Order: sequence, then C-alpha cells, then structure tokens
Amino acid sequence: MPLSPRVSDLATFDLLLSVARLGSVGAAARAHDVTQPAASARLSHLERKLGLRLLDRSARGSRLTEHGALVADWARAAVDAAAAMDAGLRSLRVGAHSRLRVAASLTVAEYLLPHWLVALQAAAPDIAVALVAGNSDDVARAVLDDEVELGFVEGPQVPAGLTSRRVARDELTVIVAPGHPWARRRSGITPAELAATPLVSRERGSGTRRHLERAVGSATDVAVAPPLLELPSTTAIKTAVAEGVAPAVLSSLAVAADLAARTVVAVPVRDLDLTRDLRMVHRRGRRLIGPALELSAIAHRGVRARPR
Amino acid sequence: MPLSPRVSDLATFDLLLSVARLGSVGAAARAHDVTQPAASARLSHLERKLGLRLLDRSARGSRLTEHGALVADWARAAVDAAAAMDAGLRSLRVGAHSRLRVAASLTVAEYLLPHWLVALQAAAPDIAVALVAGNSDDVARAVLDDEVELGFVEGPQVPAGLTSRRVARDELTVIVAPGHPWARRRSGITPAELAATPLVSRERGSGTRRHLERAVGSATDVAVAPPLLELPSTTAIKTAVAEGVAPAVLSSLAVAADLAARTVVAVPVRDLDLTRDLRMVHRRGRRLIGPALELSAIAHRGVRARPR
DNA sequence: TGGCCTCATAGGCTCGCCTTATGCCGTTGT
DNA sequence: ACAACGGCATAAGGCGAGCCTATGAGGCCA
Repeated sequence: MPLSPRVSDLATFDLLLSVARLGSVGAAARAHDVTQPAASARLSHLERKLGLRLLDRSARGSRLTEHGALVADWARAAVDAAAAMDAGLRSLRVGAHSRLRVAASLTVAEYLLPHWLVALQAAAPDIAVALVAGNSDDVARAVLDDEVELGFVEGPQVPAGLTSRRVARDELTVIVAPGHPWARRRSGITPAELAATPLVSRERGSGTRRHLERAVGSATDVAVAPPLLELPSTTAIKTAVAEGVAPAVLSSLAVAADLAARTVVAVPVRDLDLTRDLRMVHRRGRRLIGPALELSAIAHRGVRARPR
Repeated sequence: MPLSPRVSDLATFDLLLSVARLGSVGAAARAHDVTQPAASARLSHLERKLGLRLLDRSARGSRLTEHGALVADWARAAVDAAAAMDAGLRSLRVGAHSRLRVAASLTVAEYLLPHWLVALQAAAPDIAVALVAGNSDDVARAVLDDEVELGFVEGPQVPAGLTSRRVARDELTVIVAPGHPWARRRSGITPAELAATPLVSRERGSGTRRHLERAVGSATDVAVAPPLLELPSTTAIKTAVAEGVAPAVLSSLAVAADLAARTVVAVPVRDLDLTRDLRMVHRRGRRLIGPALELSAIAHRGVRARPR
C-alpha cells in the first residue's frame, strides 16, 4: 500500500507551515527561496488536490482557515519526523570535518538521537555531527579508543573506564499480531510462558535480545527458547509480528507508533521488570567541552521532558 | 528553516520501505505502479543524494545494508506520519457518499483520530469516513442531532442523551521556553502561581482552556488570570511559547514531540490533577453497527495499547 | 489619491522522471 | 553443464510539472 500522492510532497506542506508562521505567502516563498508566484501556485494546487480551502487570503496577508489549521497540525507531525530523519542522515555522511563524533546503540540511534540532533542544530547550526551506529559493545570500544567523544549504550553494565549518565528509560515490550491469543490476555502472560515461546528476534548479540535473556533468566529457571526466526532489522521484525509469524520483544520506543496504529498489540508480562536504562558514556576523567557538552545537555534534559 | 530537499520526497523513501518489505526492487516497483527501471533509478538517485549505500543488490533480490536499515527506520516514522495525515485528509473531504460520519474535538482530531483511521482503513478499506472537527459542545450537538454517528469529546461532563466510553486519558501540561525561570523548577510550581500568571491561550470556549479553569478553580481560590495572548491554533501557541512570550497549558498529546525536541520544556504543577478523559459518545439507546462499531473498537483498544 | 503591500495570472523554458527496449549477471533446475 | 529464469542496470525518447519573469488587480494607509 504505497503512500498516496496527496501527501508525498512534504515540501509543499512545509511551505504551508511557513505561511502559517510568517503570515503571508510571499514571506513564506522568500523563506523557501522561491518566488512568490511559485509558492502561490503550489498552495493553490495543494488546495485543489485536497479539495479543501486551507488559506484565507487577504490584502494584509494569509491566515489558515479552520481546516487549514487542522491540516497544518497534521503536517507538522510529518515534517518534524522528516526533519529528524534529515538530521540523522546528515550525521551518517562520513564526517571528515565533523566537529563532534558520536556512537550510539541501535535503539538510541533509531528513536532518540535524531530528535536530539534537531535540537542541537537549532542551538548550534554550524556543528557537523558524525554518527556511528552499533551494538553497545561497539559503542563502548569506540569511546575507549577515542574514535568518538560521546557514546550512547543500552543496558545496566557500564564498561570500565567510562563515566555514564542516564538519559532515558526504556521498557521492553512484548508484541503480537492483533489476532494472536495473547492479545486478549488482559492480565498478561507469565515470564515462563514468554521464555517457552519461540520469538521473532534480532540476531544474537543485539542489546535488546541480551537484555531480555538476562531479565527472564533472573525471574525464572526456564531458559529463553531459541528464536523461531532471526531478522536483521526492527522493521522486519514488526512486519513479521504483524503478519502473525510469532510474538517479539522490542523497545517501547520502537513500537509506540505501531501500537497506536494497531498493527500490533502489546502484551503485559506479569512479575517481570523489563525496564532498562539508556546511558550516555564518555571517557572517565575527560571533561566534556563544546559541542559534546551541548549534546549531552540536550540528551539529559530529555529525561524529564519525555512524553508520558 | 525550510525542510532539506534530501528528505522532501517521501514517495522514494516509501519505495525504499517497500523494497525492504518485499525483498526486491522489481516487486516494490510493481507495488507502486511504476516500472522496474524507474524504481531502480529513483533508489540509485537517492543513494547518490544521501551519499550512502542503502541496498545490497544481488541476483536474488535486494536487502538493506546496515545504513539502509537505520534510514528505513527513520523513514518509517515520517511515512507513518504522512499516512496518518492522509487518512485525516480523506475524511475532511465533504463526504457525500460517506458510510461513517464522525465528529471530534480538536485534541482528538489532531492527535488520535488520524491513526485510528489508518487502522480502520487497514481493517476495512472501502469505508469512507467524514470528519467534522469542533469543540466538545459542537460534537455533542452533532451526535444528538444525528448529523454524525460517533463523537469524540474532552472533559468530564457527558451531555444528557449520550452514552460515553473512555478511549484515552490525557494530561494538560504546562510548557515554557527553555530559558524561562520555571524551566529550572524541578519541584514544580503551585496552582496559585499558575493561576496568577497570564498565559498564551486558545480562545475562550476551547475545551483545554475550560478544563484548566475548572481544575485550577477547584484547587485554589485564585481565579485564572486572563490570557496575555489568544491564538487560534495549537501550533501558534507552541511557537509563541518557544519564543518566550509566556507559558501555556496544552494537551500532553500536543506537546510530546516538542518536548522531545526541546523547543519547549514541561513544568510540573504540584497538588493539581490536570488529567482528563477523552471520551467516545453516541446516542443513548442506539447500538453501534458496522463501520461505527469497528472504529469504536479501534479507538477503545487504543487505551491499553497507548505508548508509555 | 498615490504608494505600497498583498496575491493571482500568463507565457516561456528547463529539467526531472517515466516508459520501452535491451543487455548483463548470478542462480537454479534438469 | 547448460539453458532458462529472475533481478538489476543502461540507453534513448517523450511528456509534464514546476520554476522564473513580467504584469495586473485589489485593499490599506498616509
């Protein structure tokens, strides 16, 4: 089910947001480095395509209509997500002249870091960040070897030689397809049930998988069953779960959107603590300065500001 | 700051997601109704533009590289947001032949309903939904007058003649600019402080504003100060707050993304319950059937599946 | 009433993207 | 081992979307 062409042109929605912010089509056009007629035409075209009047045009400028305000709020969510992706993409380009090098475990790199990078760019636009994604061991090694100034890892153990600080708390979540028997279990499943069930899983060595094995191991005698299927990406796992292949255990950050859209369902687990800390690490004894300090502050403040 | 052209072409990222899901460029091309060379060229072009290899091409198909998997996860967030917007947009077109008519208060229409509509479309693709957005009074009236089958309202009071069911719980959140004095108040502010401070606010009559006045009124003798500034949209309010005009009180659903990006900061309020229920309503005595029942089930299940 | 701001329209051009046709290469099956 | 198949890349041609410049129309303010 491909995306409708109605919404694929994010640049025009971004233009609409600029009109809302700046109060006139011409000003928005200048902000986007196009001429006023081009902007005007694009917006008219959008209104035609959607079958909605979005703007009240007057001699003093343009304001959103009621529909326009609603559409603008929807669009902002999409544009923000795209901006986060863009911040991430910039950091992946091999940064020969990067001023800040960062390593992050997958969960952090996927769901948290892009937003921090957006905030960092707003605070200090000239900082180029280089990002390396890997598992927590890779990250720790990169920090110790001085390949990066800052690292982000999952899990309880902090490698020797590193100073750590919690930047977020995450919770592993059991997900199943909406039709799966566990989906009706309002009281949850037991750790033993979870351990006995072959899951769709990341490859051995992933932080999520290791954390699950440790948590289940300390709550029950049953060893975690070998996976039914190993897949290389979170996305692939969610797709497999949604198709009913088997349950999976993923970070709550990874499944939030899918839960909201009901492609998969969360199953509570009784008497098992699946929370884990996401930590920022840097070399012990080395003070953070400049860009690294800035990013560290942004990430840390995220702790309190996290949505419910 | 307009969106970078790197990420504005969502359709190509959607194509990348299809390649990941289907395992080959050709299959993704068919799913998107273009020829294989067109898809191949677009993906190559994207890789050039990003400076990253995203796909491992082989004679058996194409798989994501490590970078590709990360980019795909970022892209999925943006594409999902766009899909939600699309579902919302479809429902705004005046639905002469719509099979399900819905009215929703602004908070629900902005942040919840689009995702429910995506799920509904997945479950029943042929249902056309017509959405009317308004305040809770408008919604109640529309349901009572039989203009819509289903309504979604905010706040505690359920109008007579309507059956209600809670579908989500929301919390009003005090937000300030990152540099505002309150931003450092880890222990929070008092209800009296909040009441005494002129806020940036929606116009009188908005559900959020009324709920705040009621909650503060029952916790303190001080009446809520008149707003410093009234603005017509949530977006405008957040912008004003971020620019340091004054604090504001908005739904947690409205500010989650902004908190994560640190454009604004949440301030706890001591000894004041700012939670409120978001309710689905329909005419008393009338059983929900067909599409309305389906949407009602999706919305209700959302209660348990909500991200933390 | 003139100047200035807003947005809309018209004409001409460029360039991006798609389609069809074809070739190459690795895998698979007999 | 060889042939058939599936998957991806390249080439050439055509169409259309979107941009720019130039200009017009309408409201607001001095």
